[in-house]
Amino acid sequence: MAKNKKQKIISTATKLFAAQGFDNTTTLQIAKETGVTEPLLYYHFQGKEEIFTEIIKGIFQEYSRLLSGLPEETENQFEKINNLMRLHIHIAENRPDEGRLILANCPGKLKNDTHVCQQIIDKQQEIIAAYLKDCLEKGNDSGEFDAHPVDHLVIVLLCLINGIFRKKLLGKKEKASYEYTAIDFCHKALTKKS
Amino acid sequence: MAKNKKQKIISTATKLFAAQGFDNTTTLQIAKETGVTEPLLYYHFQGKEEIFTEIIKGIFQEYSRLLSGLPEETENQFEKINNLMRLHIHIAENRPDEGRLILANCPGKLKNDTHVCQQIIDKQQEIIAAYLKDCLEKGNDSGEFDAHPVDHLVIVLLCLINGIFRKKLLGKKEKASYEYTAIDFCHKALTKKS
Amino acid sequence: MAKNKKQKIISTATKLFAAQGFDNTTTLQIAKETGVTEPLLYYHFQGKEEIFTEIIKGIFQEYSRLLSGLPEETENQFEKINNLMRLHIHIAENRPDEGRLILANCPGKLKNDTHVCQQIIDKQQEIIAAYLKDCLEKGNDSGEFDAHPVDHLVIVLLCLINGIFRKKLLGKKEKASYEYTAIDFCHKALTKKS
Amino acid sequence: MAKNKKQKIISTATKLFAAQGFDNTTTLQIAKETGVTEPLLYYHFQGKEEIFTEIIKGIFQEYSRLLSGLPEETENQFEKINNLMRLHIHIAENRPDEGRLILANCPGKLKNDTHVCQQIIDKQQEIIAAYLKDCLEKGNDSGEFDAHPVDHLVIVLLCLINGIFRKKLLGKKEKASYEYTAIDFCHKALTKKS
DNA sequence: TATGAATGAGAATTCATTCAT
DNA sequence: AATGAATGAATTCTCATTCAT
Repeated sequence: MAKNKKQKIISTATKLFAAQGFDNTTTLQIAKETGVTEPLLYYHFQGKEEIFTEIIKGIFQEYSRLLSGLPEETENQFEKINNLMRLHIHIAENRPDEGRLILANCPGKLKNDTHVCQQIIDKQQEIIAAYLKDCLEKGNDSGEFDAHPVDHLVIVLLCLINGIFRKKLLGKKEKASYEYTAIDFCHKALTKKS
Repeated sequence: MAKNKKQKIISTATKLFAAQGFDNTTTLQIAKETGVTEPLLYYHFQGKEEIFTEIIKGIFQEYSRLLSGLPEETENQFEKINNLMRLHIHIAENRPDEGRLILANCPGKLKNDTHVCQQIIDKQQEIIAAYLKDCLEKGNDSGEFDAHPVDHLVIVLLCLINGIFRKKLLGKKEKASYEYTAIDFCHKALTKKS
Repeated sequence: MAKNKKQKIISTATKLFAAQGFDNTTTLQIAKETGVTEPLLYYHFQGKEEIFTEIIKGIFQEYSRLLSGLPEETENQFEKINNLMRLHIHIAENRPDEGRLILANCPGKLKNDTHVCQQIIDKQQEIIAAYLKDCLEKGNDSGEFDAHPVDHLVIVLLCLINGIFRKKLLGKKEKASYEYTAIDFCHKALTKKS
Repeated sequence: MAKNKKQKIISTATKLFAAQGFDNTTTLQIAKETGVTEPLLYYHFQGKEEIFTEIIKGIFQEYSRLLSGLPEETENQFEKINNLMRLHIHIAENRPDEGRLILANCPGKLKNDTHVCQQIIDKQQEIIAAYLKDCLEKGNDSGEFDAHPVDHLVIVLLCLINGIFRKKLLGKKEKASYEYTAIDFCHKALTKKS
């Protein structure tokens, strides 16, 4: 019953932080909506900030797990980029609360670079960047791509992935499936004109 | 001197909202940093929220002005898309405070769709979407592009532009000029393989 | 009316801190008893601790004033010691709140030596010690005293003065005038047996 | 092991109350530092206050034991006063925690006279007063002292003893041995000039 | 004996806002 | 146009204490 309540608190807080933002969510609200009293929050966590931090950590742990689950061997390099984009689309569709929580709160916490939030996001972006860089370099070498300025392209792809992720989470419900157009878009941009 | 002070307040508040977020900026801080007292804020504005609203309105007014200043007649359609992207790059570089203010606060205000912030952003996105749609359709018709699913592509381009805008404003100082790679990227993806 | 309220707060807080101790006095109590609201305390002071600090500073400012008002020229050295003792008796009788505030709170604040309270008390004790040392040395030289171990005697006198000060402030209402016996006691102990 | 733990709690609490004061010591801190959990405190004691009370009782029980161990028969009356003063010096040196606990907390608890703390201290002071009164009267009768106003002198000596006790426990580490100067000081003040 | 989990009652502090001038 | 003083309503957090086991 202990882990139970702690987990419930995390889950309630995630929903609230995602919907209202960290600053607009009160500890009282979290407690009430979880069905516990405020002091219990402080029994399980050091404070409001720690609840947030634990959520963030949990989210990125899961995210890392998914990333490392992507197939290492693929027919070609674009397949890997495809996989990465689909993974993000999948996350946006299946974990909207977690996604929104990040989008809604992390830029607001950007004032201090040392905030866990920023640190974790930075690390994550680096991992994806490395993943993309590897694809692009191999694809260039093999002649699959004619994508020369690798470092720049990595950032461009990152921007596109982030942009789509935001759109799916924050945008009006768009006529879906534009995401797959985005993948085609990349494919066309990257692969050699034959 | 009246307009003077009101303008000073707006300018200070913009900087603070951009750097710390709306919720983490106090009226006292705005007043002190402007060099006035709190009641004066209430003389010029109805309240904190109104200061924010006026800033947003100002930003989008200027933004609209810039948008409508884009050349209507260009050699080809991609030129127009190119112009749109460059405009956003330009804004990110020259109006960082305004840009950050939007990015840092608006998604957090997404709880109620009726918020001015959300409304204005939505309208703006629609305008750009229309702009892009027009380009793509004309480009498709003329054979410049072989980009068929216009509606989807509009969103993809929007996502990319937003993604780059964010990156420039919130990301670490990247080795610049990836933005131009992004433009090439689009060019390759949109125009016919010849 | 501003200084007015601030002064009232100080005076109420002094009474309460003296009677109940710092920790057992709430800001709400101070506010209510002063006839203002809690936030006003925070308008005039940085916090509860600062109220305390200002009180302490005020007390010792006044105390210093009294000390420096003691006559420099006296018939003999014991007269000066007499004056010092009488001054403390006088303070205990006329400024009971201030006295009790110090006695009741300062040792409790002794955990950190850097607390204003401790610093100020230390400085004050040094001043009196210097005063006494001067008396004793001069009295020894002139043959008025046969009080040889000056440094030790200074401490002994300090202890006695402090002890009497405490007794008067914290003790049951004793049959008064034992204080003057204390002065005689010192006189006998210090001056030469003739 | 039961008595064991209870004793450990008392000993930890004594140290904490002495160093930080009653109000600034939390039950959680006592529990943690003892190596037990909070509910165990409530198994052994009725509450935080009772822990304090038991400590106080223990201290004064020991103190009474020491007092009653003082030799009844001495060569002269000053010897007894000497013994009393040395006893306090000894306690201050060997039981600093207990001493500090009293000094740091009891005056703060002075708000209600009915507090155990105050009661016990009062009783104790009476016992010493009686002890001193007996000495002084006998010494006066025998011609050892020419100290006439016995009741007043009792208080004066009490003040001095208390003052020295405080100094030793709360003061900066002074060049020791001023305490023995204090004893001489009393001797000179009390005994007849010959 | 002993504990993990939970809470009621309050504490200090903050903040947008207003009033009197 | 401008301010010093003041406040209502919250907000985060603490702490002694208890319950169920």
